[in-house]
Amino acid sequence: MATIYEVSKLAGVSLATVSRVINNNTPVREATRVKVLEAMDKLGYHPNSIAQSLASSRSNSIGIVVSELNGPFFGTLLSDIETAFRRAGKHVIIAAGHSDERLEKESIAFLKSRNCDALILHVEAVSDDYLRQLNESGTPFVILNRFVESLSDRCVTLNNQHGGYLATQHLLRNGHRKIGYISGPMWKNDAEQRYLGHLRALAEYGIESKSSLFYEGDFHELGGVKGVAALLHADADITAIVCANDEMAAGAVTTAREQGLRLPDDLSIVGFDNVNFSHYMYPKLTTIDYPIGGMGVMAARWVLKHIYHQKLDNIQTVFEPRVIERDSVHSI
Amino acid sequence: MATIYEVSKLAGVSLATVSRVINNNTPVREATRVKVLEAMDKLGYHPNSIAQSLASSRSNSIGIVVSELNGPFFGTLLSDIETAFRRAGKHVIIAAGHSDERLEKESIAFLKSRNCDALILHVEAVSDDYLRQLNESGTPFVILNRFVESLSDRCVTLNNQHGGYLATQHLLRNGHRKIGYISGPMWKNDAEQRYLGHLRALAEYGIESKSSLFYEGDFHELGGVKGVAALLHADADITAIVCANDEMAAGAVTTAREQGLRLPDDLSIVGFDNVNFSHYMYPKLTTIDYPIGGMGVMAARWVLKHIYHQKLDNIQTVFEPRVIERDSVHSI
DNA sequence: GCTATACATGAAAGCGCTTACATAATATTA
DNA sequence: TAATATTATGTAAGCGCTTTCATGTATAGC
Repeated sequence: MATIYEVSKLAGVSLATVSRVINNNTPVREATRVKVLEAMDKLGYHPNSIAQSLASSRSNSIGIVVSELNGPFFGTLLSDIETAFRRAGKHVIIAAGHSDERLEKESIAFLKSRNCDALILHVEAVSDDYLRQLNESGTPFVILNRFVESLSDRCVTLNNQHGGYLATQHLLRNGHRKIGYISGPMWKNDAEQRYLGHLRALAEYGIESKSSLFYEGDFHELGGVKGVAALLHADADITAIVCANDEMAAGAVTTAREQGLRLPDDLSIVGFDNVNFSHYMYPKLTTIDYPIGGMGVMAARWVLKHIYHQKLDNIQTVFEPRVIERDSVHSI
Repeated sequence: MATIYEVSKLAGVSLATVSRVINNNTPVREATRVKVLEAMDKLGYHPNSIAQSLASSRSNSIGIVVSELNGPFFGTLLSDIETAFRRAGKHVIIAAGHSDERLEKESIAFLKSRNCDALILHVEAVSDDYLRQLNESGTPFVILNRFVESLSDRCVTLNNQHGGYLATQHLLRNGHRKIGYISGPMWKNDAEQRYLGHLRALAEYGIESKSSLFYEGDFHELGGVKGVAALLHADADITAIVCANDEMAAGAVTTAREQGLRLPDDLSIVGFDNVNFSHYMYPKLTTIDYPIGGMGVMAARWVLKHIYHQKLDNIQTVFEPRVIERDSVHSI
């Protein structure tokens, strides 16, 4: 691999000049620039990014922590973030936190040790205090899908409560009154918010919430499976269920059908997230759209703007969900 | 951030000694080691990985190229690869090739410029010759899901042909004789192989293939949608269809149902890949298991063994598919 | 007790860049 | 044309480590 030194020799200029044409940050006479570019070309020279990083204390890498690497939700997120950074010549280093406090901290430590210029965090298990502390520690970061007091300018969030509200409102508008709710783990902020939205919609229609209509699931298929079983067992004349995410909705659909119910005629279901498989389901799932890709891109823009000083504006921090009407809700 | 120099001063030893205890590659007297460790601890020292890389010409990073970052297939792959490397203190840099020759080459160039110690490539559009040439260029790599002559020791592949064979054989054994085939793009090696397997199974049962029973799709939902329409139009008494991947199967299922067919009674369908949403489908999809996660891990092990000289054995390069029986095949 | 051997540590060069700062070349003005 | 302002280029000091080679110290052998 050719080095900058060889280029400088071949072009008959100094190291510094070559560096200047590489970085294009200091004026260089056109004739000189051409000489250098030709030399680089002839030698097939590519700057060594490690050496660049060491000298400039910029790694041009951004660390991402997500809960899981697989799963439709994070796939979309990562894909859009990667595209945004790649375009800017940056690269991402990805780590999985698995919604576990120890693993999330470990992931963050790992990324910091890799000298990331910034982090984008989708973490669920670490405390707000930990994040505030992290903020003091030097490495800048953006938080996805979570609002932390005093770090609000670096939080890119979905209005989860409104999403929960919309899901239930949609059912209400379609005439349902006995509505079950399968929640995510209530210690997760988004799960709590979505449920709160559900309650608000109920309240607006003057319906009181009953504990027999609530089931706390796990955001995974199994939660939907168990949730439907429990809900139907407790109250057989439920006409609709809102599931706090699409994975649970998938489990719910399967189980409800196995129990002999026709969907959506006997039971309407609405999901949350609008992950890519939700329209492979039968019936196609009515759900709440979570613009996760757009939110990832916005996090990337925040980094590009604040860390790499690109002149970007329109940094949006709160995103709004909306109903995606498909076939899993029956009007009564 | 504390540097190695400060640690050495606090511990009262030289830089070199600190480096030795960090890397644990040269004997250091126990008492000295303890002193150094204590100093590191007191300063909250973490080695600067960039400087380590520059000095040792090892970046401890592995580049991965996959076709897409989203999608169930690659999610599983990436997740398992990341876990394997993370455990070894390495990190992965991920780029998407989008099955496009230019983008694939660009991704590879990008990763090489990032000084990756090795690459794991799931590329479809670049030629075998390009890969052979790349092999000369210095950066070692492993190829996933593709067999390249003369690079065979670095190819981790699925026996795609056998998979195609199994899919069709399964249908044949269940009494089907009129079997449609929705293929992936035939220029992709795996698509071709799967189809060859299909033909072999047919031949074993003395059935001749008819062009009206073949449709070349795109490996995406749309291919399944159009494929079913075309196949059913050309030959209404087809009783079963094999789809060369699960995404197309999802499209096929939806479309068949929209055309009024009952599944699996009127039409049996088998997929390929066994991606995670295949059992959210209705009916739950019978498919061919593609052990993609295991293959990713094996690629990681190859790198760990050959590049980082871990003593590992059992590097398996050819994986075997198997039938996952679920509910989308009807016996006649 | 003295030399030979193994083992532990230190000194210093260098990995390939960036970037103050100094200097040289050129343009501007009086 | 000389003095001054501008712009282009060079010099050299790091960035924080690893690693070779040299040196020093403890142990063994005689």
